[in-house]
Amino acid sequence: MRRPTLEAVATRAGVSKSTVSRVVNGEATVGPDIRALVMRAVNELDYMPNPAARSLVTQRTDSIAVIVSDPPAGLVSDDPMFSTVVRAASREFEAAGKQVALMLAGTADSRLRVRQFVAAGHVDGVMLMSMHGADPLPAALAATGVPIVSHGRPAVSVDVPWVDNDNIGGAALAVRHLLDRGRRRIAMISGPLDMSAAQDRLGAYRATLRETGRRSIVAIGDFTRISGAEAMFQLLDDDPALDAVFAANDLMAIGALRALRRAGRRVPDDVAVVGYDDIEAALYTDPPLTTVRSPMGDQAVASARLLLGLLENRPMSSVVLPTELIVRDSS
Amino acid sequence: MRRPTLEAVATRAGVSKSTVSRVVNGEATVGPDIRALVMRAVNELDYMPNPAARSLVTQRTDSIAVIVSDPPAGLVSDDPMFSTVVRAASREFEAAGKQVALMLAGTADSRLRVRQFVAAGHVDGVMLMSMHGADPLPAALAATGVPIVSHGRPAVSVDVPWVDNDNIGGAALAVRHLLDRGRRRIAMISGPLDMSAAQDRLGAYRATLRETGRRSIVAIGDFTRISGAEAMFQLLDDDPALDAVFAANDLMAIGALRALRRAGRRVPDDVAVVGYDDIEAALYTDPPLTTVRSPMGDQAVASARLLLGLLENRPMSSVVLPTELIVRDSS
DNA sequence: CTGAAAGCGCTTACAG
DNA sequence: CTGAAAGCGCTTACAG
Repeated sequence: MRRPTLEAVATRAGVSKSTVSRVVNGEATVGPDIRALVMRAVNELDYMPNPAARSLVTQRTDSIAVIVSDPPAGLVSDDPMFSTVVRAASREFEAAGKQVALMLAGTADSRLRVRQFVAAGHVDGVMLMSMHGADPLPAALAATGVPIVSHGRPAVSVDVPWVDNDNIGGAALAVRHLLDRGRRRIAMISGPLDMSAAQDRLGAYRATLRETGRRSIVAIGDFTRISGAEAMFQLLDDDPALDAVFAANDLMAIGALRALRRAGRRVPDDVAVVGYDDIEAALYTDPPLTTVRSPMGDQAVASARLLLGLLENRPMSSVVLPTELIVRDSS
Repeated sequence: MRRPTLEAVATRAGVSKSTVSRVVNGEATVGPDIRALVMRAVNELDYMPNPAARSLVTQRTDSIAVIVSDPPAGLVSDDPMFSTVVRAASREFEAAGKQVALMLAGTADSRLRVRQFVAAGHVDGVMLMSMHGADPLPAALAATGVPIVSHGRPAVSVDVPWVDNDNIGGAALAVRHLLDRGRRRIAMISGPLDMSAAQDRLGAYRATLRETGRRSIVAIGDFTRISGAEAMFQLLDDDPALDAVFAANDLMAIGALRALRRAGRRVPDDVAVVGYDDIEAALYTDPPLTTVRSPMGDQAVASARLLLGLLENRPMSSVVLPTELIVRDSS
């Protein structure tokens, strides 16, 4: 019932454990006839190396942690971005023979657990997702000495390389598009200001309006649909004459569309709406949503490659990926 | 630079390794003064047990695999269900001290990798998600002897306990609701027929219509938005006079809403629409979507508990959770 | 090219 | 209640 060991294979093949180990690990220094003998024994016994025993001596685990800073309410993991990123990164890591352990770290408790897990040497590297400014995790993890990358630039300066899309350029694209369409009173629904993506998108919105001498009108959401709807109601209160709104992500834009419908405003006739991310749902809103396409999958792949490079001691630096405006009927 | 070992702690505390091990593992048989001594050394050195070494002797890994049968196109992981389930299950497992390794197994290659991973003893148990009928993975994994549960009843009979919602009851609720509203020609957009949820929902639709002497009108999708839109166009072709459609999930219902809009049909005036799942997006469609609420989070929690029970050798059996109709403006 | 031996860092009977 | 010793299943210098 117990699984076969190296020793069993060695006995069966009539060779030493060393030789079996070499064959199993693909070392070239084994004679072809002996190798064949060993392979046969391996197949007959359906042998697979015990990963714990291997890790114990190699000091590697061949697995990496993807850590998602997800509050208990599930703000992050309800975002379609979450699946896209986890999926793309998993593929990349698995192609490199690394197993992915997904960990959620939204509470103080789970942060502690995650830190312990990493510090105990469970994984060879860490990919961080959606880190808020106040989050102590990046620093705590960096202190363990394990290689780390962040998917998205961390809000506070901490010495981990990151990959992000061009939030500033993307937001500027959105606002200029609305100006080009002749919109005069362009409001923004911002994301939470302790996240760098939200900061950058808001900053670019403000800068672009300032260039043309226009005033900013801002409400803050938390990247969820419901917060987008609430922010939209507030903006309509603040400035009933607004004729456009730029939401810092598509989920909030979807919430805004609903709020505008409830308030009896037509989109785009009365109010133009632009989102950010280009999630699939943006194609299915009524009307379909104009949005900034952020290359989420590419960003995840780049993050994964960054970490894989770090694991091989290659010199690696942060990456910014370009964005693109997708014009649909909402603007 | 190397992390401290049991031995280092023992030396520092002036006791044996056995004693340190006992303290670290919370055994009660250690004198209070000695325990204090050890604890101090542990803290001073920031000691954490090496998990590989521990696993090697205990034959446990304290981690479990969540395996998602996700085709390369990402059908499953783009579904909001995916995040909800992964998140809820992760919480449950982590509360029990189990680490979660998320694995995607959509291709033959990745299925092989997953099987090897499990067979090699990387994990103590497996939770399967969204298994299609032809998928050889459940049987292959069952053969490894590792405890398995399936989130969702497997389409082919394989001896693993599962947790599912009451697909038959839920679908019947939806169809009866449409009948009660006076709808006469009720079409259905089914999910892929190699999945049990799709089979059951379609079966219940047919049975309920048959009871009242009505004909079925069915098109098949794959649970994605786009397939829902395509199926809706086909249904309109097949029966231009249809006055209601029941989609086997909300994503396809959202696609159907879009197709109906394109075809110039008003919802619910011309065609009533009902979905299944009650994902958050169902609240944000125009009009908001009537749907069957399936307790996805509860189902994930129940699946996790089922597996945890199995790991403790408790006798466990499959579970069916009740559903509920949520009536909104689309019907 | 192959093997005997040491050692990775733990846990756990077995003594006392 | 505490310790010495064996052993979990591998890899890897070191010899030959």
